[in-house]
Amino acid sequence: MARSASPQLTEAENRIMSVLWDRGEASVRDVTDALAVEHGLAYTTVLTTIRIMADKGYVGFRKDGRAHIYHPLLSREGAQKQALGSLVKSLFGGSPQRLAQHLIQEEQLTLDDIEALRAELLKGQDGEGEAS
Amino acid sequence: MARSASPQLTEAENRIMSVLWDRGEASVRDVTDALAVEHGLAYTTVLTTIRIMADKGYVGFRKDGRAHIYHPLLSREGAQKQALGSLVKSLFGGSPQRLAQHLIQEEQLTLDDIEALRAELLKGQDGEGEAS
DNA sequence: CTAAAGCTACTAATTTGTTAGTTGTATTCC
DNA sequence: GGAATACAACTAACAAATTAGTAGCTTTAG
Repeated sequence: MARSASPQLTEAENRIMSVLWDRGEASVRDVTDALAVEHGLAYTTVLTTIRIMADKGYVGFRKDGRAHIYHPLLSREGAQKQALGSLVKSLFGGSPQRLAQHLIQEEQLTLDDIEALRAELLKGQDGEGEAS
Repeated sequence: MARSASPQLTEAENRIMSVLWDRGEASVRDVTDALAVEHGLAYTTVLTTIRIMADKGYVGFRKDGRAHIYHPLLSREGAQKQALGSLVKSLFGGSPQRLAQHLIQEEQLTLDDIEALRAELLKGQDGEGEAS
């Protein structure tokens, strides 16, 4: 027996999705060029990966002449939620609070950041709690 | 060319590390039994995985009679930091603030949580900024 | 002392991910 | 219309992860 498929975006998939999220849609050529700076992958490599992603339902495409123009079917927010959820589950005992605490202890969030988040949360509550 | 080794803890590795983190140290039998409830893996499966982890330097062991008693060489905090860092980098544009914002939008952090974190941060600052 | 039990080491099979080459087809340029 | 170009499809190859079986050694129980 071997492992079963993971629902997580892989590293290579993530790179490609990021381009699609930024641009809305892109051809294989576009993606290859966009990733060339940091990674320098072959056109066929990107093509293969993106076709697998289409099989998985992560991306869709439309035909534009001979080229396929791909677009994300999974939102950035959805991917963030998915990845964050599984991280919280596996490493933080399912507690988002513990994750936030960790961020602060690592000094990646300052008091100012917290104040800003708090202010925004308060502002958001005013408009929603009373209306509707 | 194929992919190169990932520095990330894998799912199976995570499961085993969690047991070691909880107990401090454990034999293969201990780990197998601890994971039996949720996963039901064979003894040899756990053994193989943990030996690979020893090769990677994630765990060490001492001999106790015929058995090896394993202990973590990577701290839970270190693994959390590593995983969180790469997640922030790949999905949140390197911004921990954006991650925190996401947590709040997903309603996984409440105003009370934020207040608590803020209070703790303020308390911590009092004892550190002035002394030393 | 012999047999059973338990442990590690070695081996193996399968899946997934990652990278990239070759082939075939269609379009465009002259 | 023929050659060059560009694209997708198919194929390949290998590393890594995951699961588990077999063999061999050591210790302990009768």
